[in-house]
Formats: sequence, C-alpha cells, structure tokens
Amino acid sequence: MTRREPVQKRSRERVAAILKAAQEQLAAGGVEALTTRSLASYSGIPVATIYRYFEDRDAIIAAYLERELESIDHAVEEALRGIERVTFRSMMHAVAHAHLRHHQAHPEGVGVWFGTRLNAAVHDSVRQLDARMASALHGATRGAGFIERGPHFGAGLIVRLWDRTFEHIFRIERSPAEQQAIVDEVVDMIATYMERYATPAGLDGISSDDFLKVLRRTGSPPGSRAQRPPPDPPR
Amino acid sequence: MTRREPVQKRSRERVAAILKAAQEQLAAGGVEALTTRSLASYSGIPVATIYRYFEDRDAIIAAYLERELESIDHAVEEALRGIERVTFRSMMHAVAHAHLRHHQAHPEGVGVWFGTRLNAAVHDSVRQLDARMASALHGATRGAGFIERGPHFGAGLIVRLWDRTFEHIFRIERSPAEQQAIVDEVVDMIATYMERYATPAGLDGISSDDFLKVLRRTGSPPGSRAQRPPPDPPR
Amino acid sequence: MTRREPVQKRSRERVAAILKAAQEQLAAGGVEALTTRSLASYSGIPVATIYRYFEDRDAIIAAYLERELESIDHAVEEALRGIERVTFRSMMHAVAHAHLRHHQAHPEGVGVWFGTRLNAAVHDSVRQLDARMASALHGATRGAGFIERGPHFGAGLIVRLWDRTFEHIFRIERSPAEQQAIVDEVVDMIATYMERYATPAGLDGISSDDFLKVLRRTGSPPGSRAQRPPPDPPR
Amino acid sequence: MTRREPVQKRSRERVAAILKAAQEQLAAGGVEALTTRSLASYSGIPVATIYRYFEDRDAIIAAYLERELESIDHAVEEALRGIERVTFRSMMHAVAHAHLRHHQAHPEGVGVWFGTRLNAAVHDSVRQLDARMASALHGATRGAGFIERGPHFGAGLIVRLWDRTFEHIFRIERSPAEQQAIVDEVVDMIATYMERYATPAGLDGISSDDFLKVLRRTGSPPGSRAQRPPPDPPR
DNA sequence: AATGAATGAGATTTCATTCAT
DNA sequence: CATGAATGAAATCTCATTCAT
Repeated sequence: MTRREPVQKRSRERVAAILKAAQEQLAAGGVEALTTRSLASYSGIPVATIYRYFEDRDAIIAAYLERELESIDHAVEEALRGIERVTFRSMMHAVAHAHLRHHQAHPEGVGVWFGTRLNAAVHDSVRQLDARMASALHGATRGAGFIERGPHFGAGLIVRLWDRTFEHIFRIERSPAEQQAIVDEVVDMIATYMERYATPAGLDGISSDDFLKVLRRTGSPPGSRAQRPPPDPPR
Repeated sequence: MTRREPVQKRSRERVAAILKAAQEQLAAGGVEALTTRSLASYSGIPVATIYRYFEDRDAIIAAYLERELESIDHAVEEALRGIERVTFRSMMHAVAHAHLRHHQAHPEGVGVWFGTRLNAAVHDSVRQLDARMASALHGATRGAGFIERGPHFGAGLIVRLWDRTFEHIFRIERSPAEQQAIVDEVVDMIATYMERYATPAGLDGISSDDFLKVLRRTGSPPGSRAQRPPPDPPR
Repeated sequence: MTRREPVQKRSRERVAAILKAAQEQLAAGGVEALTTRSLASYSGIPVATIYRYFEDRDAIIAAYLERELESIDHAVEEALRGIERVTFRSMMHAVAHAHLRHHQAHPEGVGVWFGTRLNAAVHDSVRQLDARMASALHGATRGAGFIERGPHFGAGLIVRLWDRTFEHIFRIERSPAEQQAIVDEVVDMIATYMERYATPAGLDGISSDDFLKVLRRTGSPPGSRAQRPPPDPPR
Repeated sequence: MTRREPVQKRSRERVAAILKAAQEQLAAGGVEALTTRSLASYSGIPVATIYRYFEDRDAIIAAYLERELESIDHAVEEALRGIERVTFRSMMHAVAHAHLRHHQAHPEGVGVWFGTRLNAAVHDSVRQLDARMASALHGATRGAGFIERGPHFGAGLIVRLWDRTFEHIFRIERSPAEQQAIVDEVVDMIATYMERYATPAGLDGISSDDFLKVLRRTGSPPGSRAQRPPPDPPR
C-alpha cells in the first residue's frame, strides 16, 4: 500500500512536469513549437520516458487541454453552488466570473487556452470540449425551464462568443477591474437578449441544487481520454 | 512595357498558383500541412522558384490571409455603398451580410479562414488584420458620431464576436437561410446593445458617401507585407 | 525436490511460452519483427523476466532454432529405427520423410525455419546446425562403409540441397502427395548419383541398430547453447 | 547536352557510392546492419540526399539486388552465346560457369548475395528474381524442346538447388579448381537426372542463336524496379 | 531569371537493455 | 525472484532553405 505510493507519486509528478513543459511550449509557439525533443529537454525527462506516459505527441496536447478544462469545470460548478436563485442571467454571471477568476489565477494558461492554434489532429478535441460545454448550457437552460423556444443562435454560439470574449479580454491585457466590467457588459448584452425568450420560471430562477442536478444529468461526463500508459500494443 | 508584360503576367499567375495551392493545403490540414514541398509539387512550381516570390514559408501564409482579407474588404465596401442612410445598425447589417455573401461564394476558403490554426509567426498577421478591422469600426463609429461614449467592450471585441459568429455558422454548416437568420440575430443583439450609447446622429444615420470617407480616413492602409522579391540577393 | 518442482515447472512453461511467442513473431515478420517488447506483450511475460531466461535477443532466436532442430533430430532417429536394412538410399529416404512428416505436422514452423532471414549474429547458429547435420551424414556414410571415395561435393552440399528442397516444397505449398513425389525424386536423383561411388556394403546396407550406433558416435552432441540463467549477475 | 552531363554523371556516381556502401553493410551484418545512418556516414552522402535517390530503405536493398542480378544475367547470356549446340546439359554447364565466373570476379558480392538474410519487405524482391530465373529456365527448356514432360520438381527447384550449390561453394571457400569440380558434378547430377526425360532434340541440341531467341521470348524483362528519384509525392 | 539538386537540422518514435523496488 | 519503470541510443524519414548551374 505504501510501497506503491512513491512510484505513483513520482509518476504523477512526472506527468505534471510534462504537462507543465507542454504548456510553456504551447504558450511560446503553438503546436508547432511543442516537439517531443524540446519537451524532453525542457522537462528534463527523456523522450522515451515521455512515451511511457503518452501514446504520442497529440496525446500530450489532448491531455493538457483536458486537464485545463477540468479545472475550469470545477470552478464553474463551485461558482454555481454559491448562487441563491439561479436564473439565466445569474447563471451566465456566475459562469463568466468563474472563468474570469480561473484565468486570473492561472495567467500562464491563458495564452495557451486562447492563443494556441491547434493542428487538425487535436482540433477535434477542442471541438468536443466546446460541444460539451454547449450541450451543458443548452441542456441546463431548457431543462431548468429558463427558456422555451430560443433564438436561432443557440447555446453553441453563446459558448463561442463567450470563449472569444475571454480571449479578447486576456489577450488585450487590461486591468482586472476593466476585465470585470467587460465581462459584465457582455453578460448583460447576452442575457438581455435571451430574456426576450425567457419563461416566467426563467426569470424567477430555481435553487442552485436543483440547477446542478439538471446540469449533471445533461453534461457528458468529463475526462476519459488521454494520459494513460500506452498498452504496449502487440506489434 | 509590352516586352516585360509576359514576364510580369507570368509572375502574377505564379503567385496566384502558389496561393491557390496554399489554400488547398491549409484547408486540408492546417498550417502543419503547408510544406514547401507539397506546395511545389501541387502548384507545379519548383521550390526554389517559390522562394523568389516569398521570403519564407510564413510569408506565404501571410500573403494568403492578406489576400483573403482584401477580398472581404472589397465586399464590405461595396455593401456599404448600397445603403441609403448608414446607421450603426445598418452598418453592422451591411458588413455582416458582406461577410456572409463572401463566405457563401467562396466556401473553399471558409475552412482556412476560420479553421486554420496558425503558428506563432503568423499569428501576428491575424492580430493585425483584426486590429485593422476593429480600428476601422471604431474610427467609423466615433468619427461618424454614431456613438459618443461606448461600452467598455469596444470595436475590438465586436470584431472578435463577429468572427466567431461566422466561424460558428460556417463550421456547423446550416442552410443559407438559417445562416442569415443567425447573423441577423447577432446583429440585432449587438446593435440593440450599442444603441443604448448612441447619439441622435447615430440613430439617424449619414449618407454612405460620407461614411465611406470617414472609413477611409480612419482605416490603416491595407497590404504592405508579403509577396515582394526578396531583398538584395546576397553576393 | 518436490518443493522446488512448481518453480521449475513454471520456468519451463515460461520458456516455452517465450519460444512460442518468438515463433509467431518470426513467422509473421522475420527477425526484424521479433522485438523484446512484442515478445513480452504477446507472451504475457514481462521483458525483465524474459531477460532472466535469455541473455539477449539473439539467444532467444538461437534457442528457438535449437529446439526446432532437436525436434527434427528426434523424428529422423525414429525414422531410421524403422528401417530393416539401412543403405545410402534408404537412409536418405528415411531422413527425407522424417523431415517431410515433421514439417507437415508443424506447419507453423515452416515459415520460420525456411523463410526467416537471419541476422549475422544468429547466422552462426544455423551454420553450426547445418554443419552438425552434414557431419553426421558424412560420418555415418563413411563410417558405415556406404561410400569410400565420394564426389567432390560432399555431405555439406547435400544437406543444403536438402534444405532447399524442403524450403521449395513448403513455400510453394503443394499437396502432400506432390510434396512426397518431389522428395522422392530428389532422393532418387541424389542417391543415384551417390551410388556411383558406393561400396558393396553401401548397396547391401546394415542394420539400423548398427547404423544408429555409428551415427551417435559421429554426430556432435546437440544442444549446449542458449537458455541458461545469465552468468554471474554483475555486482 | 554536355551541360547536363556532369550532373548526371555525379548522380550516377552517388547512386553507385550508395549501393557500394549498401553492399558493405549487407555483407557485414545483413539487412539489420543496413541503416540509413550507417549508409550515410559510410558513403559520406547525407541521409537527406540518399532519400533523393531512393524512396526508402527497402528500395536501396531492392536496387542493390536488382543490379547484382542484371550483372549475372549479362554473364549468363554471354556464356550461352559461346556454345555451339545448346542442350540441356551444355546449357546448365554454361549457366553454372557464368555464375561461377561472376562470383569469382566479384567476391565482395558473394557474401551478400548468398548470405544476406532479408526482411519480409524485401523477400518478395528475391522471390521474384528467383521466379524470373525459374521461368526462363522452364520456358527455355520446353520452348526449345529439350524436355517434354519433366519430373515433378521443375525449374523452380533446380534454380534453388543451384543457388544453394553456389552458396555452399562460396561460403566454404575452396580453391577455384575445387569450386569448378563441384559445379561440374552438380551439373552432371542434375543433367543426368533430367536426361531421363529428354526428347531427342534435347539430346541433340539447337543453335545458341535459336536458344537465345527462345530465352528472350520467355523471360520477363529484367530491370524496371528501383532507383529512381522519388516523384515528390504530393502529401 | 529559373531551377534541379543538395543538405543540416531536426521530427517522431522504438528498441534492447538495466535498475530499483 | 519478479517486475514496472526508466532510458540512452538509435532508426527512419522530412523540412525549410540554399547552392551551383
């Protein structure tokens, strides 16, 4: 029990070191800059060892993104838990500020998350993450009865506008106060627009517990990809 | 003049052929797939010759993007010319539909423009294009007196939201009708929001000639990078 | 004795499992395909453990070949035991059919035995096996007085022609009947040729017991390489 | 015309240098020893340049074998041209001695030709060469009316026995005189055997011109594979 | 001016083998 | 004794770029 601990701990540390290095490389020059060699020399872990933890180069990027998303997911959930009555507007507000706080707390990741331009192979990963988020938003919105028949542009677009808003904010590097102001304005803009379609319940809101239940029922389970020792494929 | 014509003509044709090939490669597999070799073999122009027209690989990508933007610029200007009274709302509408038409007419380029994930070197290009567009929007808006003191999020953010809207629309491949509906909604959402800050003149509008004058006075001159014979050949 | 039994048994089983896996890999893709990793993953025995049984990769191949040869040796001896009067011709016939039966019974091994192209390190193994066989043939022939002064091409060449005959037969995959017919013809060809040099005793033959005695006296002892615990572990 | 000459000449020299190096590597340690790296460092030609001439590693081996065979083909044809009346026996004799002379003249190649153990990918090459030779032998034999209905083991097997005979001879390194004696004996053995099935014409023979005509009509055209600059495949 | 040829540098991935537990 | 983990060393192949003609 304790015997295996150190090994596991070391493993986890190494994976973390690799992902950290990946982040630096990505931030510095996008996917093209993330080479196995530079990863190795930067992290001090031999290439061959990296391949024990990740199937191939793309798996590293995927793992990095996955991990980042999980962290954001976490922050969002926490933020939602803190609201008394969840409405479409307050939900957007909470989500927005969760993102904001996360990025303000992990500024190193910002450049990567927004700036990294991905190759075709990893693109799907990102699409899936976006889709997951959109589907959660969509599901939660309808599921909680906030909105009955929405506008043509649905959750997917909102997620993307969202994403861009943060990208913009963080790449233009304003003061935290301004960042917050902008986020609030965009929330206001979108929420105002959406409220045209809101149901009475949507304006009144529900408890955060209820909302989280809906959210969980809807969202596809996170994780499940990446970062596992390659199963020594026969031939 | 006539003597050199064929050469010049050939040059232009070759550049066009290279950029066409670049588009295909980019669309097919992103920046990583755009190799000088594949470019050469696809376009039928030897690598060494390509280097006579472009400084390096990145310059090719930059040139491609530049050219694409010019084409959009063109469409936008034409659209604006068609409006009687230009207001913030009608301007956005015109611009949006210019984009829409452009992309609908050049579907091959869509994947590139939105989907291409760029490397660090080219990223700046895009940033600059975005900035140019934002600055034009900003300048025009204030210059024409549409808005006095705007919201915190300014032209830059709008441009980005914009961009994402189109990306979303075209990557999710809906019908032209739906595409239009969505664009209209986003225009409505943003315009409605902006009108909170509008001046009377902004709501009333100005003539398209006047607007275009302002626009031209403001916008940074397009072009200026890429596609020029390499500097003094060494030795 | 009984206490250690299970361990020894397990050892033997593991060695067998490794060699079995080796056979598959060899058959599938030649020496290049026989990697320690694939061996481990296929046999379910960890690489490190394989190294407890075999000094290195080449030792595995050597052991495989050794084992295969032993099996053939066995079959040959049995075949000879079944003959009343052993002459050069009947001996060749018996040996040939022993090979034939062996390969027909173990078709998986055929591709390996004949088809595997060996690397330099293992080549010697095969040379030695061939030499052993040739020396046995030679010794037995002269020892038993079948032949006095033979042709220039001696036992060595016959062994090789032999080998090729079987390779040909099995790689061209004919029906068992045809295989037998071809073998008989080659036996006939060689025997007829050799009988030019035969002594009266050679044409008359001797008892199989006597012949086997001669054979054993002559042949170099089989085995001796491979599959032994690695020498004194360093440190 | 002359302008391009030097280039072509240099190219040819380089290809030759590469194949020479390939020969050394193959002779020294079989296919496994023939690595692109060692090839480059041995021949002094950069890896990247080697790849201009050969599609990949296997193509190099294939080219080497092809070239060797062509050389033998040549020698055989010449030998046949020197015979007055071609019979099965004299043909075999001529062919055998052509091989003999070739190998005696190019002793460096012997180890490779016979000793090299090939990987699965190249194996086919060799099989094809063998098949080509066998088909020529078969075609010529029947075509020239030497033999009507042959024994079960046909041309294919003879070719292989052949091959092995030479391998044996050259690997056991005897004196040229002994080598010749052995070859003669094997020719005698096979020819004697085949003459059982010979037609009168086969025993009488035909003119070498006629025979060569038959041979050419039968054999598949040599060459045609390997060693050409890879056609810059578009992605 | 145009280009076939050349190439240094590096990319990704795998191997055989050895430790440390 | 057994073995998961580690790794130096190499393998194959490609790329962007530059010469030499």
